[in-house]
Amino acid sequence: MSAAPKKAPDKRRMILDAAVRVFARQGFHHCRVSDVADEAGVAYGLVYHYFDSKEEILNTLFLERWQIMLDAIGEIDARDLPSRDKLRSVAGFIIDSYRHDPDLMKVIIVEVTRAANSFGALHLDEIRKAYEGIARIVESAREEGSFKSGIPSEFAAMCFYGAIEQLLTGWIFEVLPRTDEEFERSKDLIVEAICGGLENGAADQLAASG
Amino acid sequence: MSAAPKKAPDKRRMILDAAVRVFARQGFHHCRVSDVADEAGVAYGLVYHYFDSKEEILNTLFLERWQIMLDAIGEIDARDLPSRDKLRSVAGFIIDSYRHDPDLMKVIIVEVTRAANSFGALHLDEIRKAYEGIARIVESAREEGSFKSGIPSEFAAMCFYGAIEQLLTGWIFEVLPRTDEEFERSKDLIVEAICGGLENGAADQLAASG
DNA sequence: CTGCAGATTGACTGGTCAGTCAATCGCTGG
DNA sequence: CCAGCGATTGACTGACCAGTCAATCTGCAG
Repeated sequence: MSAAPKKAPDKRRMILDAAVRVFARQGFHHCRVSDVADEAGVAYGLVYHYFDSKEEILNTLFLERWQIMLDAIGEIDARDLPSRDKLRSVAGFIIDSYRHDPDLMKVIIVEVTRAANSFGALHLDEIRKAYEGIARIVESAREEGSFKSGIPSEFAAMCFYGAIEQLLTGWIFEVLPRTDEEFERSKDLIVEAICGGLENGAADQLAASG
Repeated sequence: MSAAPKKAPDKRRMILDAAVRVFARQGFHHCRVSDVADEAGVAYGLVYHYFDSKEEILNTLFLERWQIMLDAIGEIDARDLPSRDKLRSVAGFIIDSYRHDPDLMKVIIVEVTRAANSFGALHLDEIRKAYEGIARIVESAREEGSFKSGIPSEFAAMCFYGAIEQLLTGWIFEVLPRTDEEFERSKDLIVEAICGGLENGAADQLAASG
């Protein structure tokens, strides 16, 4: 599927980078291939020299970035850390990914992850791998007894991932403030909310009412 | 905007019901207006007699159902119940909505809620109202001291809603089993996971390791 | 200098559909 | 029985755009 030719990897990259900007700005369905070509400063036809279809551009962007995230999750799981810290690292990685390249993350979340129906099963499998990576972290926490045994690890992973995706979605659609403080604070809040729960323990509850 | 005429409300309803089935099966973007007309057993042009555009059909379906959910959340909040039970009722209502009419919920989640970019700000406001309803439940729990004060209620609501949406998404795309037992079990699990947290308290932890 | 191969160009084609509209239907009240 | 009006029909139009392709360019190897 359109392997990168020996020379001139520049133009291919320029097209991908332009596509990120255009997809983020106009949405995948509401932009023309010519918009991407114009943004890249390249002739229309060249896009089809490097990619088989508009959709392949999106697939490429998604797979490239998603693999980085899957690798990061695996690497974090391999560290010798308490489970809560591992989850905090995963949340931190994803949030930093958004902070570092909001357009790319917007495209991945909005056009792929949250639009899984449009592109069918191809991406569902990839997305599931992220669940599984998180579930593996939860699973070892359950085995060592620090996490509840009553909540299946796949279910827990789903809650964790769902909360993060919702958070990113809030930033993407500007219903949540996007400041460095918020990004940092959210890393802790999400872990505290999901791992620690919303409820007070009995002791805290007394303290709060006293 | 195309108010229902005095007589013959049947056909209008038939078109809406057909649209649910077609949108769920083929996706909003990948179906033709003629598909909806055919499914409804109605001439193409009649669709435009009752609706201004394809998109208005989707808007109508969404707003109709979303309002029911907003009302339910408000009604649940007004009950005299512990906060956890209120959240359990909200989760139960949403999950039962899916169980009762999976096609409609699929359309709402996949084509509207998870595709907020395509349709712009109109629906973002409606979606935010659901957050706010949930946040109000959390807020009173914080005030009475049963929920942590360190997690803002809007943030908590986002986690809760995100987890539920992820759960529905799993059912919609058939990555999670759809049985009555699973539906019931999930109502409890989601509340236990989000309110109680994934971590064991110290006592449970001892019990688990012993 | 020549010729090949891959890079680059952009005009063009083919197919798709949302939305329009003029014609017909069928009820209802006079 | 007729006139009038909303309901209903479906052929048609206009716009849009993904993807094709033949022509041109560029750089390098022989």
